[in-house]
Amino acid sequence: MTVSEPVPAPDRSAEPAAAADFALHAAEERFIEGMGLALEEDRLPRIAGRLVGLLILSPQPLRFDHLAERLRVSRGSISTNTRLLENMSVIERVTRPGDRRDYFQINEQPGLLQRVVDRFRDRQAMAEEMKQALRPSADGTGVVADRLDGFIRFYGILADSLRTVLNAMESRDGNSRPGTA
Amino acid sequence: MTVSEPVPAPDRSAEPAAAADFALHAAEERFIEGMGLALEEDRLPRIAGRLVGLLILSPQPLRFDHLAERLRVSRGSISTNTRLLENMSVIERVTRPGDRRDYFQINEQPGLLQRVVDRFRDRQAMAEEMKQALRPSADGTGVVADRLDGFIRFYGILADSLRTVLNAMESRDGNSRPGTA
DNA sequence: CGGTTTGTTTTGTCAAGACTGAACAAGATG
DNA sequence: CATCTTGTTCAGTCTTGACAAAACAAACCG
Repeated sequence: MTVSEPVPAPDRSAEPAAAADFALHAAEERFIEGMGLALEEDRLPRIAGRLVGLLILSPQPLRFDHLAERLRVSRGSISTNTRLLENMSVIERVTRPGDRRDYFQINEQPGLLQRVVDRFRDRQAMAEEMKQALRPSADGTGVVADRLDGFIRFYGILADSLRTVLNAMESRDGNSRPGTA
Repeated sequence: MTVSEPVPAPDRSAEPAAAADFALHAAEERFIEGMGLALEEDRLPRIAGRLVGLLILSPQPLRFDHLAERLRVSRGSISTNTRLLENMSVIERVTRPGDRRDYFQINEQPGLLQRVVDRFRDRQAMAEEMKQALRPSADGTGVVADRLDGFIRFYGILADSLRTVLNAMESRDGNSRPGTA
């Protein structure tokens, strides 16, 4: 699926929109929608995905109501989905002194990825348990045991390399969080 | 979620069920249901997952109607889902001379896993595209570029190590398919 | 206090997809 | 040919979950 023409926007006439920004804007839209689809594959609501996409592309934290406008969804949906992502620590809610409103930014920490690791580990555990139970009866099940071993090995290696990358990223941007220079 | 008591089975009184088999059977059930849930997370029908689970645990190919009985689902569902898995080359349909019926077995080839790799590559591509579009406007977007880089790197490494494991497994059981000894 | 602003929760609608059961097609077989 | 057998496809039902809109809560402000 690709990103098609947006529904006629309620109103956004007065904007800079320098001719060069045009392509950029299209790309942003595509990215945001793409993230919507991508996270949807991970069993998250599409809006949550779009939220993540939008926040990835934003250098500054974005205001709650800005999110609703920009994504053209109800405040309710923003509330629900920001909270969801917050709990998964994919995004972070930030506040400012003397400002009653909530802002959001993506969390540079693992977040999204941890989720994947966990899923892999779960499957590995499942296969492991099955392998155990298989042990006692040693009749015609050599092949089955092999298969399960393959499974276990696969998910194990996978989860390991995942964690490695995670760690690398974590330590990398643990120090550098520069203000754009 | 865990596997709870099965709905009262239509009939399965006369079975060996040596006291030791008991635990095994429970474990099998758990594994099969677990696979159902797991593949469901990957956007496949639950029945497809159960099918995969069942076939992983079976040393011999299983008959079409056996699948329907064992899983207690309609033949229609078996038909649909076996075909689905067949197209993804997760399972294989095998036939026997002089036997009109269809048998199925899991395919030791990648299959299921290839799917994961593809998904990662897609996401990587998405981020890559966004990074390109970002280039022209170099105003306040240093942070964003960094984030996208992180993304790209992450999925890249991930897909690579995945492919590595896949290749390893593929070459490993390409030769050895012993008959249980 | 009454009225804003800001975010949350709830209620209702809608759409997507899984699954069943029945109708169906295509061979076999008497 | 009538009738099984075996598998496929189709129509209908049911469940799930996303979403919007409205009701709500809690600060804040005058």
